[in-house]
Amino acid sequence: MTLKEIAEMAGVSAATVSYVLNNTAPVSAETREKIEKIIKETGYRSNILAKSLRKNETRLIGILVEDITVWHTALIIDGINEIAEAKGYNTILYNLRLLSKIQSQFDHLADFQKDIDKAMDVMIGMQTEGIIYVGMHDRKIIPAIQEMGKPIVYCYCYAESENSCVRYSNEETVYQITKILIENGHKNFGVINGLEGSEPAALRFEGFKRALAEAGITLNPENTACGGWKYHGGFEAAKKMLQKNNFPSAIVAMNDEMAVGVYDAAKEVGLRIPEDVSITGFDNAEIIQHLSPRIMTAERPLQKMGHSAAEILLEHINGKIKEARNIILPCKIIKGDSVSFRK
Amino acid sequence: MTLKEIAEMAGVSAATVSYVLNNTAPVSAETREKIEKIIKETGYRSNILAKSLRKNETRLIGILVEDITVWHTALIIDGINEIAEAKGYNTILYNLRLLSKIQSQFDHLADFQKDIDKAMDVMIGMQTEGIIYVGMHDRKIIPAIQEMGKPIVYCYCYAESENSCVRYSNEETVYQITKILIENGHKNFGVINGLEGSEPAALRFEGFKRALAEAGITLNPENTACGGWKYHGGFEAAKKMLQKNNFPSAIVAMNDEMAVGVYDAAKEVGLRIPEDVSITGFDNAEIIQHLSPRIMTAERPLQKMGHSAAEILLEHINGKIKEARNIILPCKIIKGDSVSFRK
DNA sequence: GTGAAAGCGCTAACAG
DNA sequence: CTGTTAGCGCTTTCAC
Repeated sequence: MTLKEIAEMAGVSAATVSYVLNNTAPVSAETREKIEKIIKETGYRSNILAKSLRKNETRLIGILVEDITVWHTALIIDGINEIAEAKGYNTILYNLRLLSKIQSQFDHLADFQKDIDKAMDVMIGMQTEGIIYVGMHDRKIIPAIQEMGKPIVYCYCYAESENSCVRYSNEETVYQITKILIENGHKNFGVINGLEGSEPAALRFEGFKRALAEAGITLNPENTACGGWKYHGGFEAAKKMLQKNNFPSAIVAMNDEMAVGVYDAAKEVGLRIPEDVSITGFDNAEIIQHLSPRIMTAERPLQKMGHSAAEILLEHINGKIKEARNIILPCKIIKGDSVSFRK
Repeated sequence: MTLKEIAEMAGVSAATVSYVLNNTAPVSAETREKIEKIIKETGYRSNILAKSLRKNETRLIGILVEDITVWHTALIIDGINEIAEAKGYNTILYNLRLLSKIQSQFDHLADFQKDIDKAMDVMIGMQTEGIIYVGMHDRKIIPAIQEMGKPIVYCYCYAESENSCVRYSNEETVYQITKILIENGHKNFGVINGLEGSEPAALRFEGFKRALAEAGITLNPENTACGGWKYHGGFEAAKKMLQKNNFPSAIVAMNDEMAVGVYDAAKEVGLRIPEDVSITGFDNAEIIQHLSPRIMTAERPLQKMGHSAAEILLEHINGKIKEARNIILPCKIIKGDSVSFRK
């Protein structure tokens, strides 16, 4: 069913049907009703491809995600969708599926570039008015996306300085958590870092050190360990720390998965949480939802990052902003019951 | 940059450029090279909108999801993407965002219909060749999607009998789990059901009863409870059962969240898992990844459901199958260490 | 108020 | 091997 056919059925010209459809010229009530009736009866829906082609405007934004199965991706997409829907934009999703490909393929880089090219064929070919790139890790993206004359916003990662990006605060969040521990009288700290070489791990550790430095507290090097983001890393590291006589009164784990390991280590060593040892995490992950006592952790503003990315992209598209924005959104601290007051 | 411009730069006709681009007619090596060089230099990408319009073929399939933030949705999308990518189809995602809307709005049905209509405007308007509808619960969808002359496949839900659908096996899976318990000598069962009125809950319970009936085991009505899919439901129900003198030797929880509640109840009552009581779950959810001992559970074949839905849709599109398919995929039983041998 | 006509970027006969 | 031409479904001057 095409606009032309509707016009024929109504005995009017295609132009008139278009006027009715888009309210783009005055039409007599009589013809309008006749046309609207036919449209309803036939279930006609205008061909967006043709319309976009003709108008040279698609109101389409592309969402290019590295891997949709990584937990945060879906929430960011949801946030983007919310803004796009509100502003009358449609979205097209391209899922690079990096996770499964990295596992199964050998020469990552060449294949990655090939996939990006394919994605860009679709994104540009579909005439998207801009692109949001959602990373699977928070890191610097190699500039695999060549310039395309259309705005691009990076989310949960960043790239060249000319591109806007939206991230969450690692440093400040751990700084705040650590400060809360200090305010509760803790002086003897243990810390379990994330994977070596990971940027968020480094940033989170920075925040931790800043809070300690500000309070003039020194860290016993024996009480700092790398848990590699994993449960067992947290478990083993905490066990070592907690078996000592002067075990730390508070252990800051840089994510929840490691923090659960710390919980189990404390139980195994026979220490109570939070009476004997206070524990904090990061992420507000599914895994801690029924941990007892509830752990102090931080929730990443994932949906909000989607909102922000979409809003900035639309402002770029509409020419409201020209220069790149670098947005760092705060996390929400969740207090829990895993921190005790000392002295 | 358009095909016509490329043609002008190369001093040939638009047709020739099209021939090169699509390998649709023999072109002399000389002109081909010249054109390819210009394409590479200019970074030209063909306008998919124009191409699709002209060819009356989009190779686009629509993915209509009720809510992308519901855990299983992303994995199903990923599965669909994998097949689509392999077969040279692009996908467009429409996220109804039902979850947040149901929470914040009053008259669900009217708004739901409005949203579906909007989604169909996009899906049909973009000339998708077929649609996969991904539910947020496994249930019968009210037929809000009017016929559109294009194939539609339901995934993680079902609709009218004329439509294909892809689901996973609830009944058979719990039957198998229960049978394993019976084979391990268990006779005194406790069961914690999901939400009342939920279809998967009913089906899972059916499977449980079938295994018991087959073995001639009767269920003590005191040992059957509804946990409403939630941790606390599982916890409270299990506590009651386990405090009795003749407490069940095995508790079948119909999902993992409730099973974690059962774990905690057993600990509180002072029973060991699996020596005193065996426990099973369902879903292989994130929440149980570090439970000790590892729980026997079942993993839903989410990515495979995506594969299957995409494959069936493409067969419908290509006319290979005409009648509706009703696919029930098996779950994978994960043995764990939460079941002991009795007698 | 309404219609005729041109054209968005591309492909596909058909000629040559 | 290459070009001419028509047209996919729609919008938009510009007339009337």
